[in-house]
Formats: sequence, structure tokens, C-alpha cells
Amino acid sequence: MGRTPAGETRNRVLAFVRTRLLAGQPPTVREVQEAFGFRAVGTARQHLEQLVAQGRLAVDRHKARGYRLPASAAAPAAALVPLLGRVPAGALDEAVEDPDGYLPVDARGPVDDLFALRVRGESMTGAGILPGDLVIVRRQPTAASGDIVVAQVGDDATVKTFRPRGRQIELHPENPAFEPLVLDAAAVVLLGKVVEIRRFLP
Amino acid sequence: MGRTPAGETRNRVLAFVRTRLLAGQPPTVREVQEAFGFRAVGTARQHLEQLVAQGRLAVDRHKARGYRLPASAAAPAAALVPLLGRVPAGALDEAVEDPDGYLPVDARGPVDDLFALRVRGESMTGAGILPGDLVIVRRQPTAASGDIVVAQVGDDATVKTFRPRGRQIELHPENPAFEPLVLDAAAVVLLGKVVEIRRFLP
DNA sequence: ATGTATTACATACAAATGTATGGTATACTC
DNA sequence: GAGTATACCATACATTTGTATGTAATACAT
Repeated sequence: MGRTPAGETRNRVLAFVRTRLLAGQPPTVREVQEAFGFRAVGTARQHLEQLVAQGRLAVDRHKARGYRLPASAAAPAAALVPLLGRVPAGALDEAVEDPDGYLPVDARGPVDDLFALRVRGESMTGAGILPGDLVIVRRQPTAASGDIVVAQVGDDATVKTFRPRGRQIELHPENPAFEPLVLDAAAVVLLGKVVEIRRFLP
Repeated sequence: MGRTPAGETRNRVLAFVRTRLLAGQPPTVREVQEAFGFRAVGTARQHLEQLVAQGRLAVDRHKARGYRLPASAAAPAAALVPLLGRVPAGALDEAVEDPDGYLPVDARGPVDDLFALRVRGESMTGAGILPGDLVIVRRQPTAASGDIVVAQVGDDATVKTFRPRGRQIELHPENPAFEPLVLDAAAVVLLGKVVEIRRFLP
């Protein structure tokens, strides 16, 4: 049988595999075969193995769909943070199990303790946080005075500026039309600290 | 043999599978089995099938590593958008070649024509855009009246609300302390439209 | 107690999939 | 032309992996 110019097919194979991997669906050797119309499995495998030999692909031997991106190229630096629709009382973990969607974030720092919420109400407009904005929150049980936090008061999660006052906690809105909440420390559950704000414009 | 409380294990299985899927490495039934210490493949499979029946998982039948997230919960692939430090006159392409960094964005839409800039000045605080915020911009030569745009006036890139007035273009700040810019259309290069705003809190 | 549902185990089978070996055709070098 | 390398085909085999069936233990309702 004949051939095809240079390593042209090989590059196309790499592009195909990479696309599939980035989409989270590692291909089988036979899927590569079919995608390129090879009539032999071995042909697809040969290309894949060559790519591995060149260090342009990595592989888990003897595993189904075992081809991966090499460590060098596998630095997408992006992780996904769950966007929670509701925050039922005290059951943040359960909410994380069933997110409304995901937001991509920089993965160079810790990301396991992050989640996102949609802001309701205008109480923080003075801090540049508008209704409908998404806030990305780092879960932590305490915060420094002046931090913008997500706190649970009763059944509601609310975004406010955190100001502890002895045994009481003040949750300050950043909008003169709203009054600060002054609560007993026991009545407030601090869900975390707002580390990022995102707003999408139509 | 015995049992474990309610659907607790099931939720943990879902969390495990989801994590693996988001990491781009769909697990096999036996990998789930091992991860949870089940002594039978069937146990892992039973949980997976229950999750499918509940619509919390999807599956490609008879395929290795065939479990996926249901379309409703489909995770966005992440792409990286270049953060530009400066915008030299007319040479946006060159600036893209040498970005200050990258921001991860949802890749379900087009991303090739996106770039990011850091906002300077307080002229847009009324729209919830503060100094230091990052704006993600879609490159386009025109915009609708009322859009928040990035425009090039002289050597500077500026973020303003776009209001065309016949042969003139008005660039409106969203801050009463600033005056609108009224310019001849020829003196303004529209770099694009702001589609997202991000702010990082320390 | 009886029945039902849920959770888990044990084992086997069939399909999917990775791997191996040998062959053919074209291009290039010497 | 001989030799080598690359691209591809054909077929077979072994492992991985999805699927099926039967059984046991616990919880709960009646």
C-alpha cells in the first residue's frame, strides 16, 4: 500500500487525540482508526506509539482509553468550580453534589475549597457587587474584619462585609439604603470569604 | 452481607465519578469498585446504574469508561484568554503575542476573539467596574448604543459606555465626576465589547 | 413472621480494547 | 539495484472492561 506525505497524518492524529482529551473523552485506538479511515487498527496504533515515542503523547499501558497529554503539555491551569443554586441550611456539601453549572478558574492555587454563588439584592452595590453577579467563595469558618463574606443567617446565604464586635457579629451592606445586621455569633454561620466577583454582560 | 446508611455511598460514588470526569479521566466500573473497596464489581455497577436511572449520570452502553455527566450538568471546557498589559496603537495582534497572563473562561462559545484588560481609573464605578478590575473583551469593530466597550483614543485604551451620535461618537463614563468624551468617529478605534468583568479580592 | 427493598458479595460471560506479528507499497539514499 | 525507512494493511491474541445472574444480610413496613 501507499503512503501520505511526511508526518502530516501524525500531526492530525495528535490534534484529534488532544481535542478528545480536552473534551474529557479519551479515544480508543479503534476510534482513532475510524476517525481517519484506516483499515487496520495497527495503523492508528503506530501513529499513537510514534507520538508517545516523541514525547508528544503519554499513555497508561494496558488501559482502555489510556492515551493522555504528557505532563509538560497538560498544564491547562484551569479547574472548574461548582456554581450552587441554593444553599440549604448547613448542608453545603450536599449542594456541591448537585451544582447548577461550573465556572473555570485558575488552578495554580487551591481550588477544592471554592464554590460560586449568584448574588441577589442590591445591598453590596457600593462595593461594585451588583444583583446577578457571581461570587467565588473560599470556604473558611472565620474571616478578618472588613472581608466580604458569605454568611448563613437563618435559611438564607447573604453576601456582606464582615465586622466582628466582641460576641456579636455585624454584617454590613455596602449601600446606604440598607441597614447593618447585628447578630449573635451563634446565629451566624460563616460559609466563606469572597475571593472573586464575575459579571457577564449580554 | 450488611449495608450502609441511606444513599450515602451512592452520593460519594457520584462525587468520585464526577471528579474523575472533570479531570478528563472517566473511570471504569472496576476503578469505582476499588476506590470504594467493594469486593464485587456488581456493587459498583449497581450504584452507577442507579445514578443513571436517577438521571444523575449518563452512559454510553458497551463502551469502556462510558459513564459521563448528563447533558444538563455538562461541564464547560475551559479555554485561556490572554491578559494584555498595554494596548499599543493599532497593534492589538502584537500585544496578544506577549500577554501578561491568561484567564480561564468557559469554552462553550467562541473564544478566539477574546482578550482581557485591566481597568484603570474610576470612570466606570457607577456600572460596578472598579479600578483594577479585569474586563474580558470580544473583539468587534462595531457595537450597539449602550454597550460597554473598549475604545482606543489616541494611545490609550479606555472602557466606556458607547453612544454613537451621527458622525460623532460619545464615550460615556459611568461616574458623575467625569465628563463624556465626544469625538469624531475617525478618531476612535473600537477594540471590542466588554462581555465579562472580574475582580479579585485579597 | 412475612414480604419487600436496598446494599453488598461471588462468579461467569461477552464485548470492547490494547497489543503483537507479518506482509505490501512507496519514497529515499547509497 | 540493494538497502532502509515510512505508511499502511490484515489478522490474531490477551487483557481490560461492561454486563448478567444468583445469593446473602440488613432495614423497614405490614
